[in-house]
Amino acid sequence: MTADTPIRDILSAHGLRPTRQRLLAGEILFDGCNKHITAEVLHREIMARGKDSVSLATVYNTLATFTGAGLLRSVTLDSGSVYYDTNTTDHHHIYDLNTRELSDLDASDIQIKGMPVLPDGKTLDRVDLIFRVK
Amino acid sequence: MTADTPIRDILSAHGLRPTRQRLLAGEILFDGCNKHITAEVLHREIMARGKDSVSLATVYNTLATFTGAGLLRSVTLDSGSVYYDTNTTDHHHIYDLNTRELSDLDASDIQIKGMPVLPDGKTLDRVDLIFRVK
DNA sequence: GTGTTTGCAAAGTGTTTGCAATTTA
DNA sequence: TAAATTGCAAACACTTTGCAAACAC
Repeated sequence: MTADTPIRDILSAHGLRPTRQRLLAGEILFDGCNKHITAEVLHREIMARGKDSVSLATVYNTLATFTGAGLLRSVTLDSGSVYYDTNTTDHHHIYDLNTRELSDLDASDIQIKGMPVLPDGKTLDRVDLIFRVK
Repeated sequence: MTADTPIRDILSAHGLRPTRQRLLAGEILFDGCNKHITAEVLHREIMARGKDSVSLATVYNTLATFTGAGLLRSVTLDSGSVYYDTNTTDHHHIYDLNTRELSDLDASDIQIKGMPVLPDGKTLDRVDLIFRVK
């Protein structure tokens, strides 16, 4: 899945039907640039294109669907709203408390030494490392 | 400030007036055991004591005040609700996605190697490291 | 056709706020 | 008695949901 893979193909590769709404969202999300976006902002960007309208509820549902399919990764910060990260590879984040901007940090730059002993029968889902700056 | 420091003294040491509501909240929060508690749960525990009632809004305000004073540290997870951690020393967390239970991880057990280059003029507020298990 | 997805509006969840009454120093 | 704090209810921000209509296969 490279930067110029048609959205249609990305969707079908993940078993998702290429609805008008998902194609519009996909065009913005998977344009080759990593982004951290909230439902509100994605909705605004879709509307700003002026092509067609997509309801906010559908944007929420679409983001959840994409995340479930492994196309996005969600990051929750203090602010209350969820950010969706188009970079699903192993990496960390820097969060600016003042601007509320979230940026990627390559996983190879930072190493976590020592894994905790997980509770019995539990498996690691993922590790979140966030550097909060202000 | 040891485990059996009167709550009254903890409050005054941080410039906080010892109101009935803060004393009640403090008795539960600062009993010597580290805890991760939400506003709802703290409110329920205060009410369960049957001594006196404290409004939920005041519990929210009190938790925010305590956090501002450095008595608590807040941790936000996917669930949407904020956890308040009575352990304000440097440490990390394990979060169980199934039970929604948050536990401490001693900072000495895990080391983060390599600090990111912070954006110009920005200072590090804190580092959050959460191991998500399920 | 059949099951999936959408849009709307309504409900839900967790949190904050305005303001009068109360309490603390 | 002046300033801080509380409680209530209402407002708030973000998200999910129920259900009929529209759509994809």
